[in-house]
Amino acid sequence: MGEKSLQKKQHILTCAKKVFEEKGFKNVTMKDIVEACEISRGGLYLYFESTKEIFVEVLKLESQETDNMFEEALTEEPTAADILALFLKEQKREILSKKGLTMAIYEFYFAEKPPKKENFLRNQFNDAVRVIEKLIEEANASGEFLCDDPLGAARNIMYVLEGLKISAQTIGVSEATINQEILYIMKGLVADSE
Amino acid sequence: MGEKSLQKKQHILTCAKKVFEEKGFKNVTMKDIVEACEISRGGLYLYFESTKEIFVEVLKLESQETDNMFEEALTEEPTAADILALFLKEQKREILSKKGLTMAIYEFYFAEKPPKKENFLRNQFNDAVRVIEKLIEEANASGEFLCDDPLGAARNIMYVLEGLKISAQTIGVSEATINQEILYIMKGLVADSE
Amino acid sequence: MGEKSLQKKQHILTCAKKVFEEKGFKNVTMKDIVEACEISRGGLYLYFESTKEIFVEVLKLESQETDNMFEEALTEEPTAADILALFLKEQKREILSKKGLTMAIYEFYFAEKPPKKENFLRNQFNDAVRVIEKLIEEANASGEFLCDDPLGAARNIMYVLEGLKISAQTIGVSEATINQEILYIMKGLVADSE
Amino acid sequence: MGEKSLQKKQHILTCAKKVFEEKGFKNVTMKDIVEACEISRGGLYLYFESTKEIFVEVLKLESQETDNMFEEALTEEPTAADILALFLKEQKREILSKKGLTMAIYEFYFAEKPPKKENFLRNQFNDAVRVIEKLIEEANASGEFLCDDPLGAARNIMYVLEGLKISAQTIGVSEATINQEILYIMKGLVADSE
DNA sequence: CATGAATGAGAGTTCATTCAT
DNA sequence: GATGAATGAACTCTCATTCAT
Repeated sequence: MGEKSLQKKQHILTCAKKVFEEKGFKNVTMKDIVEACEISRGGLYLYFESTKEIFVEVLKLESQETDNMFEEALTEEPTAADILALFLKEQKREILSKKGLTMAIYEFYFAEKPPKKENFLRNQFNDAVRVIEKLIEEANASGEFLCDDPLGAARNIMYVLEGLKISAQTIGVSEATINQEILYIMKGLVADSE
Repeated sequence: MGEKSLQKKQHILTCAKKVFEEKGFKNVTMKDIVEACEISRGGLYLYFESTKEIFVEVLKLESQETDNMFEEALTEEPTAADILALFLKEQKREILSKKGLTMAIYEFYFAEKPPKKENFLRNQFNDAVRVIEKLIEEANASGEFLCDDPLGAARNIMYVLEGLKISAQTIGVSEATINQEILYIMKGLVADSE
Repeated sequence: MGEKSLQKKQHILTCAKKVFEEKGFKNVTMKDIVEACEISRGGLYLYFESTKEIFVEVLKLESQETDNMFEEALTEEPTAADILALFLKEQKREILSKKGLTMAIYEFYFAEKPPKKENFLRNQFNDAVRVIEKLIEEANASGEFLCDDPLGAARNIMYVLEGLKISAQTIGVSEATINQEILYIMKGLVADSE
Repeated sequence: MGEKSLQKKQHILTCAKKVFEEKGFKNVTMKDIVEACEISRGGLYLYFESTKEIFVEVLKLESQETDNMFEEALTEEPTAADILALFLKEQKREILSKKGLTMAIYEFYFAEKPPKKENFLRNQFNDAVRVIEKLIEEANASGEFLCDDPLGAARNIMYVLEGLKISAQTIGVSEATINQEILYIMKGLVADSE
């Protein structure tokens, strides 16, 4: 598959992503993607065998982009607390955005249960926990935070974020609600129990 | 609709519930339910128009049963902390149970966005927040807890639970993980920050 | 499946048979049969799952009809030689008929290799060999024939008939050719080698 | 068309033949052949328009090879009976061989009914009849055989062989069965009826 | 009320065939 | 000549939904 093909594959993924954002995962048919890409019915099958396969590729692309975004944002030398704030802000944006892959991702994982090692979402979650733990430790060291259980706090943060994410899709959450929750979390970080 | 009809409706809902537990929401077809109920294809349409309608009824039934269960469990006079513990234990069971409506409920809310007032899940969530808030306040009063933001804590608890619930469906959570999270929460309740 | 359904099944098989006679086995699609029966696309699937299944049923029906035909023709008391002549005449008719299942049957067996025991065609062949053997023996007894290897002759007859049948489909055979072959066979039966 | 082109055509036919042996005629798609030849999709169309056209060429090639084989085997001076025996042995091999064009050939003639003059199979059949007739006459002359209807016998032999060939594809024939049939035929040749 | 046969729309998938490069 | 991406027609199969009985 040559360079041209790669471009087309990109094109398909870009269009498909929009479809997944619009309709989730399960509702999306090969036909939907064909129509979104303005290619032929058979043409799509030259590149992908199923919506599942396409979605996995979309996810990979997405995570690359997220990584890039972070790297760009962190070229200057921020404090640990700055980074955490940036992370939370980004999460807030994601939670509030109507158009996003969140729902599709959840639906995908409902339908497909990949083994733990290959579970993309799981790895992302665990990575995030580790990073947050590190950040809290650094912030503790610099005196910004005062938290005696960085790992527990990191996990708590991630589960709250997950809770907000899913709640945004089901019962709806306002920006105010998210701010409240973030504030509650931060309070727990700066002034530890004793 | 006569008594017989009501019985039949019950029967359909009972069978349908099993199907939803097994297959989620989106994967369930009218055909699936017809087969599970051992009813005629046309017969089902006499009572329900769509899987959506059936699912809403299943949900109502389910919440009644949950309420009943709570009432039974609380006939004796427990302390506020006892009640909270019972609630968390029940949540833990639900999070860990393979067969349950959790996935179906999420899928349903992905597909249907009812207006806030009619959003069943939302009301349940808010009710739970209020009850937990009350319980924390009572436990504060009795000296069991020491928490200066009962509402914030209640909300935090609920979002963590939501986070655990959805994580159980996507990335998997062990019992140990849930215990950790509950412990982390309780720690925050008994020894307040200052 | 009630009586009505059986009638419909019959109807489908009758129409399907015509299609198989027309187009053989492999060329026939479910769509072809649907159109021939003037039923709906989905309707056919209520009764049959595949062209293969339909064809097997058509074959069963066909063999019943053949049996019935023979029984009718043999109500009077014919001599063994008469019966054999009738059989050969029937075979001749079948070989010459443009519209028949012959081609479809061959194509079916090319595509499906049933285990020996369930091989319908094989059983038919072996039955025919046995019957012809019996007939020759009887005709020997009555002095009509003079054949010292009835089983060998029976097999030879059947293979020649198979050869004529397949040749009719590939290289074409005239009535004269068939007559020639039958005559050759009969000559071998009445005046034995020594 | 240059020499290179001829080579390529040869290459295609060689690969295609394997495919036809494997899958018969109807099941073979242009795609199958493209893949077997490791040629480009469009490339195949430069040489051949359809599987049908390819198959016809494969057949021509095949018959040339068969002819060559015979010539080689008959360089010494064998008796007529020897030649007939060789022919029957070769036929036996062909009937028993799992991998061969037999099925494909039949399928091809089911699908295509060439006019008599161009009917390759028909010409082959008639040639064979004539040759066998000649051989029998020679063997009669030399006293090896005693057969008063060489043409009838030749035709009978050919139809039996056809019958065995098709039976091998449908109901299965063992080597013993073929031997029996050949023996039966030979018996008819050496000791004539009277 | 209840049945289940019937309908037809629509999704998935495969390939012969074309055509720009 | 040669390539292989692209097209679109055709086929299989499944269901929501209707309707005569």
